[in-house]
Amino acid sequence: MTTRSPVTISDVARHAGVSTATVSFVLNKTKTVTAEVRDRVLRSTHELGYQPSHAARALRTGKTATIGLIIPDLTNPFFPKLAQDVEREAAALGYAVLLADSHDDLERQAKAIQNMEGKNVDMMLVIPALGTLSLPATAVPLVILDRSLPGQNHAAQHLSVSSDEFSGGQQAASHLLGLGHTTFAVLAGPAQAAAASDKMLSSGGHSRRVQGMLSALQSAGISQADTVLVHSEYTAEGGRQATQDMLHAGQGFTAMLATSDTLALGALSALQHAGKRVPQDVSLVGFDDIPWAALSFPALTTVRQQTAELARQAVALALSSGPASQSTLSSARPSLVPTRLVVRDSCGPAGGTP
Amino acid sequence: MTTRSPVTISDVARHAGVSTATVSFVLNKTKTVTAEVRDRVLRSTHELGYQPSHAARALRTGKTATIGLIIPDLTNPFFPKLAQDVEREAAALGYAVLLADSHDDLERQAKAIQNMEGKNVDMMLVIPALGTLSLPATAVPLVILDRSLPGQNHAAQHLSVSSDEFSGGQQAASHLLGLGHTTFAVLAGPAQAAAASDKMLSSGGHSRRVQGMLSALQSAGISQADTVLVHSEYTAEGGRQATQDMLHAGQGFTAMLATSDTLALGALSALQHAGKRVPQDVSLVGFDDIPWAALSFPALTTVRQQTAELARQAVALALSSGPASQSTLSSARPSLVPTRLVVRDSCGPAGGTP
DNA sequence: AGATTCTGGTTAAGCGATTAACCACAACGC
DNA sequence: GCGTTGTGGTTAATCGCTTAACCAGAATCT
Repeated sequence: MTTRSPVTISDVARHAGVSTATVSFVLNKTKTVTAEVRDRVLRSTHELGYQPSHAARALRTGKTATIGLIIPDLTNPFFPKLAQDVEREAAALGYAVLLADSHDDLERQAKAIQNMEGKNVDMMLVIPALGTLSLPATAVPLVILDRSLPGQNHAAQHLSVSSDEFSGGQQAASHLLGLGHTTFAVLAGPAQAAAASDKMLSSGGHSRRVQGMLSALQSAGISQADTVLVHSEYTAEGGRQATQDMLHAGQGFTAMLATSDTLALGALSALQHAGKRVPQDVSLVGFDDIPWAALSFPALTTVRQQTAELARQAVALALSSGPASQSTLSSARPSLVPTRLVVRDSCGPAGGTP
Repeated sequence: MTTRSPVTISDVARHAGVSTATVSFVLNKTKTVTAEVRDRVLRSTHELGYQPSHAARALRTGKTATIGLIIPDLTNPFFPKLAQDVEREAAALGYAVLLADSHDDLERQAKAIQNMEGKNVDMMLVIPALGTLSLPATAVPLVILDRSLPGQNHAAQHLSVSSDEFSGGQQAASHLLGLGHTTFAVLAGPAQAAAASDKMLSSGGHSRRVQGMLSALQSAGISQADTVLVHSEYTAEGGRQATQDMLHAGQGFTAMLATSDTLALGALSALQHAGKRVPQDVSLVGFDDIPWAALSFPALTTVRQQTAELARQAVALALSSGPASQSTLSSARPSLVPTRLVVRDSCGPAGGTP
């Protein structure tokens, strides 16, 4: 029936015997109109298969009902989950999602941001590429999602929402401590970018997740000598490699803390190839709770990030923060979403069952 | 420096002492201009931090430099991979990607298509939701990606590009046959939508992947009685459940063919929980070659889909198919991208090593 | 030399919506 | 009866570009 849509608002107006202004009013409910006229307009709308021109509307109003989402790597299974939740949330609110993958590359990320701002998105959600020190000021609200920027705490340029990673790290470590473990390996992911923000220095350059883990270990009186910490790429392959290296180096530990599930699953693979039994010989906990975590063998105990909640808060925050000055915004402090430990089968008591 | 961009083309024109038309000409290289003037314009452009208004341009030209991508489920790890490749390809050509997740729901899918057409995307790539019988005619080129529609062959309404799934299925089966296996289980994914297109009937209602597999088995003289076929959701959990059921039912088989890696990995989990060794007790081959396939234990032998090539062809096809009538297009036949068997560790000779 | 074509620019007409300003007419207050 | 206030609608300006139409002056042709 309706093949294309070269039908404009004035076609509708003519067909309904009113002015274009009236049509606009009824379509946007922006001014009262008699029921009789409204019906006539709506009927014409349907009969002609009218579809408002997005471009025209955008030009006139400056709004596009589109939100930009920049993701570091769609191949890392945590992000599609988050992207899905963002998209669902956005769709529910009538927004479309413009997606870019920065491939964890700063240049691509910068280009994507500029590109999206050029396309007039109403707001942007960006999960910063690794090594991002700061993001440019933008005309539209920009909220930093999931990953936090170094030194962001006392000089928040942008809004941000992420999981409470410090406490998540604590949860993971506490669980293993509770099982009686005393020797640990920490798979820390990539070493942070070289930049030495004061915040970074005071934390020894560790991510909040690692900080949380180490903090818990320290509180439990675990000596530094009894925990080995290695860096690697944020991929399963990286985790596998790093774990393999540790095993070959003859490191002794009965519990592993990984800062992501991908790392943990890589580690799992390495352990199994090396003949180690999980959890009998070594216990393992991950971070994120990606879909696969539940399906590995053994199923992975991990710290769940509530992606749906992250998504919800992120778009709500961006939405509420009008085009007005964001810096003026009182609640410029990062929102933290709690994490939750999900216990499955990859952890056992220290000194397992032979 | 450049905070926002309320700077329009006429600001630039004024600053450079020329008309807006001239500015437009140099920016789009659409008419020759003296070098001297061009430089002046470009300099003004930079000094003022001018950024063309996407909305205005879109309104005027009808093009948006945006491509719509509709995906059935970002949680299925094959799709993010494909999405990533599409995005990369699009970005390289100067296009942005508008993403929607249909959640394998026909209604959402329809809404997304309409929405995107309303937003004036220049073309759409859609991976149809399960159960899609046909897609609406659109004003813009629409290419069906990865999954094919039933009965599409002799009445192609839309362009399409997908892997050569039939031959991929053959590859998988042949590999196992070559190892001497004679009893098979086929994890077939969800049963196709009820609709009985002629094509479907003649194929026994099986997907092309399954058709390929069965065809190879039949050619090898494997009796129907020696192969069991089950349906399940297209998820790891579905695969796990289905496999568990088969084992409990006491089905005898030494080789499993899964129509996706997620299914295969689910099956792997079920096998391991049941105490079966892979590949000694049962051999397993997947389909897709998702990133995880290489990292399971044992690493999964699988049929690789060349997502980058799929993405490349899809956008090229959509791009080449002008707004001109698509049906007129001579090459309306689906493009098939070859698959490749990737041999890893999940298959062994029949009658394995005890 | 006069007619014709190039060349490098300008003017102005839209693209399809939104919305401020205006207006006719009815109802209302006193 | 006459300002005032409401109600429901129209007129026209505008958003920021692109591009057809036009034009002056220089070059080329015959």
